Amino acid sequence: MMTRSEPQGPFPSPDKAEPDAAASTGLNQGALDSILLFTLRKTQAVIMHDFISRFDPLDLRPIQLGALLLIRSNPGSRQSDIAAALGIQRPNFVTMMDELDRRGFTQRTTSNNDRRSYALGLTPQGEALVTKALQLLAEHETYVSATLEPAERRQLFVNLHRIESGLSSGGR
Amino acid sequence: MMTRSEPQGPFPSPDKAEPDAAASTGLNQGALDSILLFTLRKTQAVIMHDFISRFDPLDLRPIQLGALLLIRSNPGSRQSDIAAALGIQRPNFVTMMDELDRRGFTQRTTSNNDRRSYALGLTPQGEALVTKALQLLAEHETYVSATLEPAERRQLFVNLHRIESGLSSGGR
DNA sequence: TATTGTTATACTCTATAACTATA
DNA sequence: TATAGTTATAGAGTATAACAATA
Repeated sequence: MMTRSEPQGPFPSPDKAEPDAAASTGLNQGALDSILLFTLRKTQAVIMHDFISRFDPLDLRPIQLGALLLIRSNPGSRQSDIAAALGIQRPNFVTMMDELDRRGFTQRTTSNNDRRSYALGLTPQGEALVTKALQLLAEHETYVSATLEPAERRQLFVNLHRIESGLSSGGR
Repeated sequence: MMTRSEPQGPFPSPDKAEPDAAASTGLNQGALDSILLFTLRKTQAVIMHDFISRFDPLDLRPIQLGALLLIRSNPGSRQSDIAAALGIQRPNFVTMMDELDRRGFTQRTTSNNDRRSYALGLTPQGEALVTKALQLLAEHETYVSATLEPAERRQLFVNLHRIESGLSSGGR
């Protein structure tokens, strides 16, 4: 095994001039595919595409499912905390919560301790939706990782999380 | 070595309830970090942040550098081809080319074969900019991969490219 | 007919300032 | 004074339809 045409790039030399002739356009894309940001971007795009079409029946976008899962794992959290964990701005999360509320998946209970904030939670309908979503999600994850061995997939997560925690802690 | 608290997720079971208590918010983010799309999203965000700040002196956004690198590797290409390789729509690439042209980095030569299309190329100033950019890019790539061994970084690229080519070919 | 570049446009995503009510 | 939620708004990014020139 381990016999593919894998672009790898020496390391800090993101350049190449071989007639890679990849893609459908007949273009040499080699200039980009040893750059991490662009590789992540393209990979994310194809994964997103599968996600969107797979969750279309539930009318759930990725970020919405993210919110529901975080609320379920952290009942009673405040909007600010969920927004921060999702990596979006608080004002933008308000709109999202408005919709999730309107559709009956979440509820904002006024907190007793701090009456400025809400304690977020899932409604029974929200729980039911997440149950369905988790099934779709499992199928999605299996599908997008189909070309990876389980150990390779685990290694991928380890490497991605390592990059992320390495950069978000030490601020250059 | 290999002793970290690495979230890995069994596989198609992206669920967990341990008191992970990660991040600065004290929130259990475990619900998301075994989902590939969200992990890619967060990793991409921190890498993008470094990229943006590092290329600020050149006033170059990632997609613009991507265009310059593709044009350099594929001189004479048409706008449609570069746009497709970048994964953006042709109409949106027109605006981008307008700016790169205006700033003197690229030129659109009317093609002889097909007078509908342009043959794209870098100007000397464009070449000079790319030369500077490649230095910054090398520093950027080294910085964001600092937590990875060279072999781990290569493996990361292999896995990402494998996912992407696996999904973009077989259309579910 | 089909394709290249283009314009116009709309929709989403993202980011910031400023307000209110609480603390 | 500071913080949680909110409103308004502006800027990217992204997507589609339709047109003129050319094939």
